[in-house]
Amino acid sequence: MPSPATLKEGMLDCQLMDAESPLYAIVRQHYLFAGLEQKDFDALAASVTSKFIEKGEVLFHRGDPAPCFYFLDTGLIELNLVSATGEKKVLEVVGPGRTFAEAVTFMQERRYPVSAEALADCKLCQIPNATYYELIYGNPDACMRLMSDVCRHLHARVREIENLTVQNARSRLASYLLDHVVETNDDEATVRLELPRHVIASRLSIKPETLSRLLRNMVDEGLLTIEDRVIFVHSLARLRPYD
Amino acid sequence: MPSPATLKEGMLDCQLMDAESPLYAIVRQHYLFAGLEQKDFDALAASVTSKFIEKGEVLFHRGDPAPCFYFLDTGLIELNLVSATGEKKVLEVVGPGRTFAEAVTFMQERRYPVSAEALADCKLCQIPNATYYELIYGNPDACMRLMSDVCRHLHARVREIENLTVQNARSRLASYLLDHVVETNDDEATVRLELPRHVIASRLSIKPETLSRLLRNMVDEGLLTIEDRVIFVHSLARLRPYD
DNA sequence: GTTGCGCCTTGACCTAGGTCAAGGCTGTTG
DNA sequence: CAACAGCCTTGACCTAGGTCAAGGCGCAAC
Repeated sequence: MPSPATLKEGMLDCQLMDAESPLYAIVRQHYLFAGLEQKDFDALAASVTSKFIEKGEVLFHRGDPAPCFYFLDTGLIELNLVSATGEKKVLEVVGPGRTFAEAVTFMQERRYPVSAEALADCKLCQIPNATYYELIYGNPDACMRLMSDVCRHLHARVREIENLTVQNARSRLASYLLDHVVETNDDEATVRLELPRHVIASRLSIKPETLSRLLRNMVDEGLLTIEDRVIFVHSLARLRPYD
Repeated sequence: MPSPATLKEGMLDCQLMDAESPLYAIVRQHYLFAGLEQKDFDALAASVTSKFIEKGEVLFHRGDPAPCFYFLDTGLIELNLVSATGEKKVLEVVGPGRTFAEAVTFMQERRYPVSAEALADCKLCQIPNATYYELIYGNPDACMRLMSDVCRHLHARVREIENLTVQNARSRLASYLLDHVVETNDDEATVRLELPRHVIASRLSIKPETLSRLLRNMVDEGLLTIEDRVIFVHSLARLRPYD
């Protein structure tokens, strides 16, 4: 059993992923691994290590050498960009059951192109790039899955650029709300904000003050009602035009 | 010989790419095809068609079904996004010898995520996605090349998002100038603008008026001298901090 | 309890960059 | 050559969204 001190510093890199572990089954099902032969997956599992980090810790900085990519078991990871002047832009927030930084495996220089920070205490699996590369090399199905995964990311980035350039802040917020609907009922809907407001603001490339004001405008217009982190949309039809 | 009318409407889709054609050798060398076996490449070449389009014509619109991707032999292609309100954003300008839209091959829905418009008369090769997919499926080297190609694109998009969010217009212009230096001499450099100003403006996500003003500011500050499409940078050191 | 700290909101003000309108220059068409 | 169309520049003005500063609220530590 690791000491709490070790845990606290996020240095715990213990080997995990034997076939007994519940994690084994979870990772096995992930689409990036589902295409692997059993023996290949077992070879990979043998070199996977787990890692715990606490809320607020940085998992890696952009530009760091990238020996592995990650599977997030529990917690929340923010992928962000930080400018020279300290300006931060949240690119994406990754939740449990998802992988991230897998594209790094194929970059000329194996360095992380973004930084990753824990928004909550996290349990992760570290998957060595080199091992993964070896295994999918020669496995066409796995290759094609990965390819479509990376292309999906690419497409998401193109859409992000579109949002940033041809939409304004209000439209971006409307899109965000529509993307986070948890329940619809005819023209009404409930949205649950799973992230602190300032993270959402950065995700939308606006300042927290602006987010606050935009939400208030929408409330004033009768479009929304807000109760802490839950937002009731009174008319999807009126919100959608901005999307 | 096709009639001029046929050419004008960009409908000429003749089969090309026999081993005699000079194009054959050019395409063969492209890194996306260099990894293919000779017989595979020949199979691909047999299904490649060529296409001519005139300046101003749209090759495809975003959302169109995407049966093929392209190799640009001569001319210039602009990849752009257009909003519902007609706002246009130039994502990238592709020159001769490059492919584009290859990532579409692996997208769930095979549709173009951007539009493509000719900035000059163009000669293109159309490469059928399905055929290409078949050939690289089972060719690990080709797969890995393509993978790194797509990852490079992904990285470029991330950098674009960074420019748009953490840099201002002046910095983006400075970066653009530094990226287009054709000749350096110590701390001085010559930049050649290969594109019309309004295209550059859109590429930088600013209005032509703003581009004009920013350039004038830089001239007023003694940073640059402008002679039509050629720009002399008097101090790279003073320009670089913005990058 | 109270002190302090994150986080969010609000108001007052500012500014980068957009909009609108008016030329100017160049190249093409008849 | 005149007329026109694109493209670029310039000036005057406007506005979306940022900045700064002042609280308010909830909650953990003492």
